[in-house]
Amino acid sequence: MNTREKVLAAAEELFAEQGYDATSVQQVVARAGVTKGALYHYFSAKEDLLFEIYNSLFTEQTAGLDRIVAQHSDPATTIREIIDDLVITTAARTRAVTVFGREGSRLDAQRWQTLQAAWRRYQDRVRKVIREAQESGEFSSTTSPEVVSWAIFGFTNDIHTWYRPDGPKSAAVIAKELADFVLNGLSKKEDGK
Amino acid sequence: MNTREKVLAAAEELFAEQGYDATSVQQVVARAGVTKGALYHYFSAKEDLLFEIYNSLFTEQTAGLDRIVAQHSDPATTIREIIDDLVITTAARTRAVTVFGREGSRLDAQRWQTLQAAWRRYQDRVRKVIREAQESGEFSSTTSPEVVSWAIFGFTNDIHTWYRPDGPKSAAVIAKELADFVLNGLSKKEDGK
DNA sequence: AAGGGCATACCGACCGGTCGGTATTGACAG
DNA sequence: CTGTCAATACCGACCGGTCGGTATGCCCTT
Repeated sequence: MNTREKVLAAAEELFAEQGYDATSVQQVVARAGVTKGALYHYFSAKEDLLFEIYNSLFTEQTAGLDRIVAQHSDPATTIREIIDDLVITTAARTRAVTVFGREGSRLDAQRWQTLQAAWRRYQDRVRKVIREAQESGEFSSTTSPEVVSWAIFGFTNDIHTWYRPDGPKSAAVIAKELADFVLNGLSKKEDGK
Repeated sequence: MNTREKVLAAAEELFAEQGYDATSVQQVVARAGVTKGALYHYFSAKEDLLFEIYNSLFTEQTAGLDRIVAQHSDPATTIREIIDDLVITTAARTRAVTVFGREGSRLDAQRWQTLQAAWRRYQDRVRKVIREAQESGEFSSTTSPEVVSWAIFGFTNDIHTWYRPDGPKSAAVIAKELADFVLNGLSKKEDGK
């Protein structure tokens, strides 16, 4: 682990524990075992740490969505794979999600808006998949794609508050349960009641 | 609006806009139109503001749950009413939810743990309702009460990021859509497929 | 005259960021 | 193989400024 990586890891831990503002650059360098000079050799501002921490996760998740959509599977499979990927990658990086969810808005306006826009695009793509599934006639249209997607994203955005890697359920199992629930929620009733 | 209320309102606005740490006590008193002396006359620390802001909402929501459970309605009705109440009260106080979700953990250990415990108790009561619904045989047990509840709470915890009072859908409509979705997700399929 | 309800001036701690300097490395000339 | 030199990586004392909180005292109501 080189200096840059040590700094980033220490920053992610401390930001998650105490918050961005409440963490001083001194604390970061102390935990990383480097000096302030070293930190400012690699980063031009404290804010850069915040950006780097989240950007890596978001890039990964976007790539996952690209991969899944490119397969052109049937709607149910696609939705299942999206939920799987989201839950698993989020559970693997809970600290980054904690930090960004809490303090993402403290980035400078430019970066914040860029990330916000990218995230909105991600959401829109998921909603499009849901809408197309409903329009195919195979699924119920009772619930709007917006509300369904908010249930999914709300779930994943909150994972960091309750998921523990050593808990009784693995991320994969949780993902399957959520996918079952969402697909059942979208399904039509056979008796049309 | 008396001094105390003006301070609390200003603090809620500023904390939601900029974050707790990033907001100085000076800014709070400036927006409230009072002085620092006045603020410290009513509150003994900045942290008290954070606590007061969230505590009022949480107390209200707990009272709502008490009321609903006391009615002993059938499971579907109870679940629907819980979701209704949660969505509507949360939508009405989005700023408080923003602030607390982001910075609740900055309270001193005592208060934080108290609120955390109270919130966990709230969640457990909701899960109990779901479990009883499943055990009655009327609903599917495919998805665990935990995952269902996390979908609900994830949804409500995230409302503040997208809900706008002047948006196309009222909180009541959103609540109905979510309740429909959750109840459908919990339902059994008639063909047993 | 007493005390609640403030106003104002101020304090010590701490913060993000800077800057002059040093240690280490590696390419290249002789 | 060795000496030179520049680039990279890092050090840590320091600075201007801000922050949460306090001390003191005035006013105005009762």
